[in-house]
Amino acid sequence: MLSPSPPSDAAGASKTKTILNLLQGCNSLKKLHKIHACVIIAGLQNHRAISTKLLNFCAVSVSGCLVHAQLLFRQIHNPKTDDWNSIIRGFSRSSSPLQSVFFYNEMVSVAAGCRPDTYTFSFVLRACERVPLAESKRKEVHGAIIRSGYDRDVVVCTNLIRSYAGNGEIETARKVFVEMPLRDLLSWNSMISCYSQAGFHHEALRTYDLMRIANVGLDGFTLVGLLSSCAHVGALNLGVELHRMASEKGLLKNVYVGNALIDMYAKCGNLNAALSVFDGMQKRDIFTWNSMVVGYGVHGRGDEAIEFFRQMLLAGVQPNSITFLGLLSGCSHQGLVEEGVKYFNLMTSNYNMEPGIKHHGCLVDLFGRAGKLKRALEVINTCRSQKDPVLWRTLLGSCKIHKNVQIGEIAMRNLVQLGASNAGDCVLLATIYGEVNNADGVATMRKMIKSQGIKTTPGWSWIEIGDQVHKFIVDDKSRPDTNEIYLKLRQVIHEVALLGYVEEDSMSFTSVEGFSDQGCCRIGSYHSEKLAIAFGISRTPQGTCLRIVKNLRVCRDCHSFTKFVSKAFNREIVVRDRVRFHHFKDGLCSCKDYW
DNA sequence: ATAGGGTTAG
Repeated sequence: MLSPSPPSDAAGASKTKTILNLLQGCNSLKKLHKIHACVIIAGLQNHRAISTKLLNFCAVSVSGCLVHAQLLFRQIHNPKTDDWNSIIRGFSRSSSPLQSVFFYNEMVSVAAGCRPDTYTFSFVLRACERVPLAESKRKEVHGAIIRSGYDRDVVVCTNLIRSYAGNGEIETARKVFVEMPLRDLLSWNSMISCYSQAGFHHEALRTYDLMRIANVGLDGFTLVGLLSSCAHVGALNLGVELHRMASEKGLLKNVYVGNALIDMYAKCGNLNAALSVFDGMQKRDIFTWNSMVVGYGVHGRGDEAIEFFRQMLLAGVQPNSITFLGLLSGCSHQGLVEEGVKYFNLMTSNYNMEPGIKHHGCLVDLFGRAGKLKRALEVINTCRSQKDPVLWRTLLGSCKIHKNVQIGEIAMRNLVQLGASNAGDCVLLATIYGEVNNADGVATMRKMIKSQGIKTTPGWSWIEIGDQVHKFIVDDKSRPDTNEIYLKLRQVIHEVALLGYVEEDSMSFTSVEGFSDQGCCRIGSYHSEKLAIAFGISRTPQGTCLRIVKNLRVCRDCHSFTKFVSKAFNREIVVRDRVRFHHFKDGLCSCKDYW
């Protein structure tokens, strides 16, 4: 099909030039409509450069319009790669990315005389990233990329990495990364942030080691991904090093970097450093404030979390649901019951926010921790998400703190009814029974555990020594220096025993084989944090603070052990468990034995 | 002419 040829006289050429200039300076849809009208009046709608430019503007510009773009596209006879790219790109970031994939399909199957280029692939990959269940399409596009030789293109590969990683195929993403012939700063950054976002924090940090060897430098994006991973694994030493580099490179005024630093310091247990970064920030956004509120909250410093909340409002920043989670957890850990209730109610009354399941969980915890178990029960019974096992489990935990058999049994019954009871719940209730010397109850729980089969979350702890993070599991024997660590641990136990530490045996009823969930132990077994502490003491100079991250809650025996160690060895020990921080010093813990 | 990247909770 032949398109009518554009006017070729001098007047026509001048009109064409004028319209192209107008398009160049076009910055709104309204102006675009005017220009489009001029194009039609001048009979230039089939002029190649003009129609391509018009289409591109409509499809890609912020003030464009995809419906309009689609109409323009359909008017183009025999569209070229540029035109396809515009329409594929436009839809790839729209609310209907699937359209983008459809246009790509059409392009490769029916379009004559033009082929996808590196841009086309980048756009369609972006679209695939946002279309659910697009795995096979992504694979197909990947195949086409390889066949056309564009698997050597650094941008296309970076898009592939993001597209795979964003849909859980982190291993394939890694493979693309490793096999691409050239990696620039952006590809390294993408790989690191993909790992970090997917929860592969050690891999993220390891990638940074390789990045240093590759000598590509780093920027704010690198730092943000790495700091987030440092925060998750508690790698404070590396975090401090990254802080130093940020300041050297003048990146501290970057609000993303500042926010990531605050979060890293707070999650590594160093609130003073978090505060000093906060104070030095020129610009603060919702992330900045939330990081402070949540940071103080999880450390059990509710009144300071509240103070940050007040300052945040004064600074004119609107709180969001995360802000309230921080406030509520702070109130809960500090026993500020009425304040907590006040902020919970404030969500709906002042901010028109519907409290989510997590907020209800905080409220249950707030009452339960404070011993107001009936009110906690009421919360669950009156909230719409009473089918959620997490709420009942929270209540059961509170019953353990307050040795309340009656409500503990109610919580357990509900967990069983929901088909959600697990070994950890049985241990919690068994502990309560054990503490009130109810042997029958303990026996029942033991039977239940046996009949259900035990599914436990294996416990692990991380400790950072120098620039390395070391991981330990229960009774870990996997390391080459295992003998040395166990020897040290026995020495440490001996020393703290002299100060009065007694290994807890009140939990002997949990001596079911394989039992380790929720920190309840087999007799003669060593929890991961004990191993990590012994390792830390043997590998760091006198007086160095030990920082440990644990995936489960600290058990009572380990909690008591750590208190004694902090005194006997004159060490500050910061343990971040699944729920909160414990700062051990001089034989005492910041949680006041209340967790 | 048109491309690829970031933080909080869970």
